[in-house]
Amino acid sequence: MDFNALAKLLFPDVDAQPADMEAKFPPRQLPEGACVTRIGPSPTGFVHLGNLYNAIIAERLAHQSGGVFYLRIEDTDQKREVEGAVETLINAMEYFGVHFDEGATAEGDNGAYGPYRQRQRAGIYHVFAKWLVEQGLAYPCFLTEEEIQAIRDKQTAEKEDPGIYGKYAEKSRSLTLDEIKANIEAGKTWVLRYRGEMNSERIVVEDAIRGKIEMPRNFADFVLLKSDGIPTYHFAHVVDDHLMRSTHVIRGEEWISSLPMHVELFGKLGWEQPIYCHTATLMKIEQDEEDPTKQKKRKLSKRKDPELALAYYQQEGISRDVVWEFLLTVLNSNYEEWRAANPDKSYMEFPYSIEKMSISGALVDMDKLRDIAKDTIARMDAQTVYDNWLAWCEEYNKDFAELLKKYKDRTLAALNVGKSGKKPRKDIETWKQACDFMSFYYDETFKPEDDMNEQADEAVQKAFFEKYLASYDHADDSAAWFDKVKAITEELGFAVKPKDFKKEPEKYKGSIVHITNMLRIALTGRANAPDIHEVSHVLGEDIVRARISQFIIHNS
RNA sequence: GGCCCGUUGGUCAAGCGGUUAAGACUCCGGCCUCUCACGCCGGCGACGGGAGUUCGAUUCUCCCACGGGUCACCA
Repeated sequence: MDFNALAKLLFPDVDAQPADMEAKFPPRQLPEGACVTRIGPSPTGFVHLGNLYNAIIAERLAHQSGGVFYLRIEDTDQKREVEGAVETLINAMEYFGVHFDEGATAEGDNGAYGPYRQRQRAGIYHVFAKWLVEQGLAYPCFLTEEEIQAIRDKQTAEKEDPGIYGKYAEKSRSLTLDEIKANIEAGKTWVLRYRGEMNSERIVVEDAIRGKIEMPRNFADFVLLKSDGIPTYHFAHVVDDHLMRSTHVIRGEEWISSLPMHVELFGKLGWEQPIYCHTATLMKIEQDEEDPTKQKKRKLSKRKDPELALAYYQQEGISRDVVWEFLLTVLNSNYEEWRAANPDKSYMEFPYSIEKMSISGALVDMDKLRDIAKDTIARMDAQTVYDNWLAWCEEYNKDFAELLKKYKDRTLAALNVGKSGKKPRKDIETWKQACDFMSFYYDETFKPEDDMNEQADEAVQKAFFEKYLASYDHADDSAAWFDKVKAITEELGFAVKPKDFKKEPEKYKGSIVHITNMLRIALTGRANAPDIHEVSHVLGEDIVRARISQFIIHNS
C-alpha cells in the first residue's frame, strides 16, 4: 500500500505539515514552573458542579503559578449540542468568578492558540490525520453500524474484548487503494481509525493526584475522525492540548480508562504528555430502594439532584464566595485548617496543591455548605453583603432589588446588627433566604408571622404596649432601654429573671421572656429575631412607634 | 464479564510501622442569654473481611467483599 497516495486521496485539500502547526503554535514563553491549564466542556446546556470543581482546580493551578488558564469548547458532537449553551456556560463561570485568560468568549475567540472551538479546528486535526496515514498509522474504515454491531455481538458471545482490532480489523485494513477509491466514489462514508498493534505490554502513567496508574497498552483500532471529518474526543484532546501547550490536564476520573489511547497518540506523534490530574467524581447519598434502612453512595445525577446544576446555586442565591469556600474545603484537605488560621484572607491567597487532593468521590453535603455559607457571609462587611445580595436580587427578585435600593442606608444598618463584638451573628445563608429573613425591616414586606397570644392575653398586651410607648425614649442606650422594660415587666406582675419564673411559675403571670417576645413580634412580626434595641434603631423611631401603636389600636 | 480506580465515625477528612486514631459538619446534652442566631463546654460515633511481612499493622504485600468508572463514529 502506498500510504502517501492514500493520504492524498483521503485529504486532498490538506497541504500543511505538522511542522507548520508547530511553528504556528509555538511553545509558550512562560516563567519556569508556570502551569497552562484549561477546561474543555461540551456545550450541552447543562453546567455541572463538577465543571466548576475542575475549573477551580485548573484556575488555581494556572494563576497561582503565573501561567495561563483558558476555555476550550469541545463541540465535536453536533447531536448533543444545545443552542446558547456556550453563553450559558460562560455566564455561569462568570457568576462564580472563574476568569479565563484566553479562549472562547461570548463575543468570539480571544488568544493566539485558537480557534478554541473544536469544530472550527477541523483543518488542524486533518494535518495530523494525514500525517498518521502517511506513516501507516491510520486508515479509513468503511464498516457500517450493522457490521460493527455484528462483530460486537460475536465478541460478547465468545467473551472476547469488544472493539475493532486484530482480526476484526482485517477487512478494513486490507482494502487496496483502488478499493478505497471505489468506495469513496460510490459515496460510502468512512471513519479514520488508528492502526493499533496487538501486544501484551503495559503502560504506566504518573497521575498527579493518584500516583502511578498501570494499564494494558492500547491494541484497538479506535476512531480518530468520525465520518463527518470531526475528531473524536481522544484525537482532539491530544492535538489540542499539545498545540495549546497545556502542561496539566485536569479532568474527571471517568477518563482514566481511555488513557491508553491518549498515551498511544502522544507517543506516535512524538509529543510530550501533559501531566494528568484525574479528579474524583462528586457523589450523593441515597436511600437504597430495596432496603430502605441502607444508604448507598451514587454518582450525582442531573435528573434527580438539583444541586448538581450550577443553575441551582444561582437560583438559590448561594454566593459565589460560598461555593468557592465549599469546593475548596472539599478539594484540599487542609483548606479548613488554613481558613481557621487566616480568617481575614481571601480564598485566592490559599496555597492550593494537587497533592492534598482527595482521591475518592466526595459527597455533596448541603449541611456543610450551609454552615460554610453562614461563616462566609458573616465575614463579609455590610457593603459587600449588600452589593452581592443586590446583584442577585436584580436577577432573581426584582421587587426586592427595588427595596434594597430605596432603603440602602437602612439595609446597611440592618446588616450591621449583631456584627460588633467577637461573636458576629450568622443569620444569612443565601440571598434568597436573606430576602425572607430581612423582610421585617421594610414596611412593604413586613408581616406578622408569630402569634402574640401565645405570649400573653390581650389585656396584658394592651397594658404593656401603652406603658412601653409612654416611657419609650429613642435616645436611650441599650442598658437604659432594658431597665425600662424590666420596670414595666415588674409592674405587670411578670418575672424579671426568667429563672425565677422557671422555679416558681405560680408566683408570676409570666416572665420577661413573654414580654420581650411580644415586643419582638410587634416590631418584627416574629418571636425569633435579632436584638430588639438594635433593630429599633435600624427601623427608626417613627416605625417603632407606628408598629407598636398599631398593636394597641388593634387590641382596643 | 474484561480493564481500571477506590474503601478511616452518618458526611468531609488528618494519619503516611508504635497515636488515648486529629479536626470540621450533623445529631444529642449543658452553659451563656430578653427570643433566635452565634459562642463556649461535653457526649454519641470509624480504620470492610481474611491471610501474610514484622517484635508490632489503620499504615506494607496478596486474596476476597463492597462501591465507583469504563468498555461508541458521546464527551
